[in-house]
Formats: sequence, structure tokens, C-alpha cells
Amino acid sequence: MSFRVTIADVARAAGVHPSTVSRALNPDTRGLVTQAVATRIAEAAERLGWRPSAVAAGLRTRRSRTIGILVPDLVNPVFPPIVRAAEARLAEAGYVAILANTDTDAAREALLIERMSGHLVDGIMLASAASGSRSLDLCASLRIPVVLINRRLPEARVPVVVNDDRRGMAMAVNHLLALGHRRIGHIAGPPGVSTAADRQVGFLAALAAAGLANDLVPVVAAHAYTVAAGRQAMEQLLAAHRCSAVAVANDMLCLGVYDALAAAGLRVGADISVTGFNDMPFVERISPPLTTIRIQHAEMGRQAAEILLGEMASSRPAPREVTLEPQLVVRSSSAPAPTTWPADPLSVPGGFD
Amino acid sequence: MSFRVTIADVARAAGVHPSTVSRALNPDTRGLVTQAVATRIAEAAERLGWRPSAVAAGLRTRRSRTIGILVPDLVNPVFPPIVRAAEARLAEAGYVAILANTDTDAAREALLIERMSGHLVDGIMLASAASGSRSLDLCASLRIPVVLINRRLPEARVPVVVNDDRRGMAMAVNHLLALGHRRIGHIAGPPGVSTAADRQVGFLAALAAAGLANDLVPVVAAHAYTVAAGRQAMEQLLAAHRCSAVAVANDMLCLGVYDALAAAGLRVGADISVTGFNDMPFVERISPPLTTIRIQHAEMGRQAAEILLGEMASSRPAPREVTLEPQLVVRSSSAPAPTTWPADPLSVPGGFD
DNA sequence: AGCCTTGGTGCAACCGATTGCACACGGAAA
DNA sequence: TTTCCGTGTGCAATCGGTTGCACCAAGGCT
Repeated sequence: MSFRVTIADVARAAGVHPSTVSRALNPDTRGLVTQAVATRIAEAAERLGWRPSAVAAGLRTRRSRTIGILVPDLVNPVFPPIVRAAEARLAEAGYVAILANTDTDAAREALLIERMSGHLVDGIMLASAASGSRSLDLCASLRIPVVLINRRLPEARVPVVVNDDRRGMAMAVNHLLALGHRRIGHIAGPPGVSTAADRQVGFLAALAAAGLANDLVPVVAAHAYTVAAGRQAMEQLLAAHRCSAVAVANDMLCLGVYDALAAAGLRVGADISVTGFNDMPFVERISPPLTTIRIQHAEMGRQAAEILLGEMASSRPAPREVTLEPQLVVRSSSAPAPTTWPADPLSVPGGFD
Repeated sequence: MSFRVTIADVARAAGVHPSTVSRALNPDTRGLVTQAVATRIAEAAERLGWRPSAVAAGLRTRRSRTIGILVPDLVNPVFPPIVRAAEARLAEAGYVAILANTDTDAAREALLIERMSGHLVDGIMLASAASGSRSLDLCASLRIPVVLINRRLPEARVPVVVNDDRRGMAMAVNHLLALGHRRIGHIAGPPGVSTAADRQVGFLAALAAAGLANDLVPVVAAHAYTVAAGRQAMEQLLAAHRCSAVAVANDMLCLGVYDALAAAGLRVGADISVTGFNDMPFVERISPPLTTIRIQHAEMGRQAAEILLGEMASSRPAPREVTLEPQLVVRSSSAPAPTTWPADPLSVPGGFD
């Protein structure tokens, strides 16, 4: 039994034409067929064990009920929740997700997009956008709808789902200010990444709003969102400035920051306060538990799926921007500014202390 | 330009028949075409921007260059490295990965397998195998090659890639024995999961080899591989037995074990030693850093991909079993047995202390 | 009663590549 | 020169649904 049952087989069994079977078995066109015939066909299909061939249907309709998801590196704990939620929503709608890692390599990304195009993906979720807008141009020329996740591209005319990074970083800074910190440093993300830029802008804006001038504020940019880069950046910051607190652009960087501070003999949450960004899994269990900004990762994935599905259904481009609200999660890595903090020769003009 | 260039277009441009174009453009059949014609066709294809349609080819050849990957829950940190490595290897071979989460739900798993079958996946990697062998039967009746990852099914006649769980757990136990522990408890994984069973067997075997009797050994099974279940299991263990060390079946459980021990006022790595299993990301950064058994997760994914690709190429079933070697990673959660340990009323007959 | 809808079904082309088979052509062997 | 053979290309069927169009029958209208 069962070596691929086709609608022709079902048609024969039900005594109708294959096209009628197609109509009866497709929810959208079932209305075209008489009720009685439809049920007879459905029974025959069931009995024979017919399974729809997405490939055959896709060839004709040019829609595969398939969505491509591109992430830089699935092992980065930020992405699994996004992918998970996106896949769940897609599955609900009968879609299937093709996943690929780009390694932040533009050429690889282009190759993967072309390959996915060959599989007739109905849309692509880009969580990487490494190559600037080249990938977007490619998708556009391939006529594939795109939605950007977590990152923005200035020129982009495509829908995006992002966290409100400026606001999130401002929340972290305000938290530190409320704890009495006045000398707050920033470890920024890698240049060219939109989250890094947005968070830095949020950082500076929050300081400015508190009346703390911008030009002398200690800022060091990490060269990547990695532990090693975080450590290196913190070492630079320590060498050049004295701070009672550091607002870091990303949790992964924080792990390196912890290392650098431990090496320098500073106790996080006592001698110096640290805040992260992302609230990635298990940072509540490192020592000390990290104060950070929680992002709605799952919701990002879900919304991205929703946008693509909507675009699919209405077949008109929906260039909208969904911004999700971040949340401050206070743990033990941030504490009141030490009162015994030494007089600071670099004291910011107009500062309060 | 570019609204789907087909081989017919290329054929017209190159002045040959579509079938010749097909042969010239397919690496396997290029040899059938004259060198000169082949290059002329390749140039035309390049110039017109032809892209192969995996769907059309797949319809005819019944192979889609697509592999399905099923995991219980991508958010569980064990899976991303597996999926990542598998995808990388598949991409290398020109394949594409369809990813789906089963939530350990047998019905959902079956649905996903059928859907993937509709997409003509050339093979499926099962990292879940929740439903016993039902999924395997389904794949068999659908004529889809399968490879099992991380879990085994006794009746399975399919290739598997697993860690040597017995050996791994024995390494943990031997480590604890070497530290002087004699009263070692075990928190086992959920019943019915092969990793849980194997690790428990390994645990008991190691104790037996050390001359410690089996029947009074404190063992509690967690009902799932979750933090909450780990905490609950440890509470049970504490209530019933006194141990100087606990070998836990899984890192995730360990997090709950840490919680339970903290609540009981016991210091991990001092009052009691704990070992985990998996070496999942960031357990080296929790407090205290966890001694655990490292599994070659990436290698598992790669090997699984390799097996499916091999099966694809040779088109003969390759029911082999790849067993990967675990590695003991010693950190601070395990320490020498306290010398001041109180006399134990439940002392194991034949024990050394 | 005759004409026009309308709904339901059959017919056949089509999506884009693959492949078994036929055939033409040129060179080698008889 | 004829026959044979091998190589390279064309031809057409095929994979499994989908869909525009034709057609037929039944019912409503004037």
C-alpha cells in the first residue's frame, strides 16, 4: 500500500474528474462543489490515505507555504526564542520554516537567499541583515516579501519588528541615576549594527536629559557582540576612565565585562554596577545576577510571522514598523553608588556630585 | 528583467533544446554535452540570471534537497548547537533545513512529519522521538529516511547518533568517588526517555564497580528535564536521604537542584557536591560553576547530517549507530567530601566510610 | 414555451525541470 | 562503398495539482 496516492487515484475512486477532487479538497474552493460530492471525495481521499503534495501545488501556484528564516548564529541565545515563536505561528497557519545561519557573512547570506528562492519561499524573515541592504535588494529583485527582525536598515522600505532600544537603554541609565550614579560609562555594540547605534543614542539622551554633558562621557565600542569583545572593551574603559557604573549594550558583552572587572579586583554590584541588555537565558543565575533590559523575543518572532502571513493573504506590501516595549529587570549587579567614591578629577562639568 | 527565467528561456538564447540546457546545467549530466555547447549555455544562463527551481526539479525527481529537523523545543539550549551544525553541513551539500518544534507532543509530531512529507523532504532528523516509535513507523510508511539524535528507541532499525551516556555518568560518579564521596545520590531524568535510562544505568554500574551496593542507593526521578522538576526531585531526595554528593542527569535539573539546596541552607561545592550532564552554555558562569559532562552537541548534528547525506547518495539504508565520547569538565560544584560528615544511620552495607 | 441565468463538473493547458528514447551525424571497420 | 557504432542533441512524456474556459442541466423569467 501507499506509494504516493494522487488526486487522480482519488478521482477514480470517487467517480469524478481530478479537477473536482482538487476543488473539493482545497478549503478555498470547496464551495464550488456540491456538498454530497465533496464528502464522497473526502471519504475516498481519507480511505486511500491521500496526502497533499505541497511541491506539485507550489509549482503551479508559485506559492510553497514555506518561509525562510535567516539568523546570524542560532547558538546565540537571543535567536532561539525568536525562531521558536515564529515557527509556532507559521505552523499554525500551515506554513513550514526553512532555517539557515548566515555567520554574518554577506556572500553566504546572498547564496542562502537565492537557494531559498529556488524553493519558492513565500517570504523571508531576516534577523541578520549583515550585508547592509544588499540582501534586501536581492529579495526585492526575486519578488520575495521580507520582514526584518531586531535590526533596522535606514533605507529599508520593508516591515520591521524591533525592540525600542533607545527607550530600553534609557531605562537602564535612569535606573543607575536613581541609584545615585553620576559617572556612568557605556560599552557600545559593534559599529554598523543598528541595535548598537540605537542603544548608544538612548544612553546619551538619557544622560543629557539628566543634565549630564555628553562630550566627556566614557564610551567604548566593542567590536562584536561577544564575551571576548566585552572583556576587551571593559579593559579599555577601566584604563581610561573611572566609573561607578557601566551600561552595557548587550548581555553577552556583560559576561566579558564581569571577567575584566574580576581581573581588576572590582566586585560587581558593590564597587561597580553593571547593566546588560536582552535578558538572555540564565543571566539571572550568573554571579551576581545581572540587572538587564528584557526584550520580548518570542513576541518579535510571532509578530514577524504575523506580518508575513498578512502580506501573503492580502498580497499587498505592508511596510509597517512594529516596536515592542522593553522592560527593566533589576537584579544584584546594580546597587547604590558607593558613597566612599574617591573625588573624581575628571568630574563632569555640571555634574551633581 | 527577471520574472523567473526558465531553462526554456536559456535554451532559446543559446539556440538549443531545453533538455540540453538541463543536461548542461546539471553537474551530474554535464558530461553528456559537448564542452563548447555547455559553456555557451552556461554563459546564456548567467547572462539571463537563471536560477534553478528546486520545486520543479523536485516534482520530477521526487527529491527536494530538503531535510526536516524535529526538536522538542529549540529554546532548550541543548538543541541550537545540534541544529546549527546539522544545518551547516547540509548547506554545504546544497541542502536546506526545515525546522519544527514538536513540544514533545506525539500528535503534533505526526502532523509535522506528514507536512514535511508533502514538501518531499529527502530525510528527517528526529531529536525528539517523543511518541515512542509511532513517528518512525510513519516515516517508514512515507518512505522517508530517518536518523535519531540524542535519543534511542529500543526497537528502532534506524541510524542513531548518541552520546555514550552510561560512560558519561560513570565519569561523573568516578570523579565524585575520587573526591572521597561514598554516599552519592542520583537525580534521574524522566521515565521513558532513553537518556534518562542510560544515565541511571551508568550511575548504578559505576557504584557497583566501586563495590557499593545498589539496593539502598538514593535515586529520585524527575518528571521532566526542567528546572522546576529538578528542584522538586532534590527536595524529595533531601527529605529521604543524606548524601554528600548528587549526580544529576541533566544541567537544567541542576539549576533546580541548586535552588533546593540553597533553600535548605546547603552550600554547593562545600556542604554537598553536584554534577550535571550536558555542559550547556553558561553553566560555567553560574554560582558555583557546575562540574558536568560535556557532550559533543555540534558533532552530533554534523554526524546526523552526514548519515542522511550518505544514505541519500548511496540510496541504501545505513542503519548504523554513532556513539560520541563524553568528557568530564571539573568546576567548583564538586569538592572533596566533608570530613566532618555526620555518622550516617542509613550507611550502606559494605560501604567504606 | 422559449430564453437567460446560475451552479456544478469536465477538459486540457500549465507550472519548470528531468529523462528514456529516437535520431542524425561522423568516423571506423569490413 | 557499405555497415556499424558511438556521441551529442532533440522530442515528448512526466511529476501532481491548479485553474480558465467550455459545457450541460435545471430553474426562473417574460
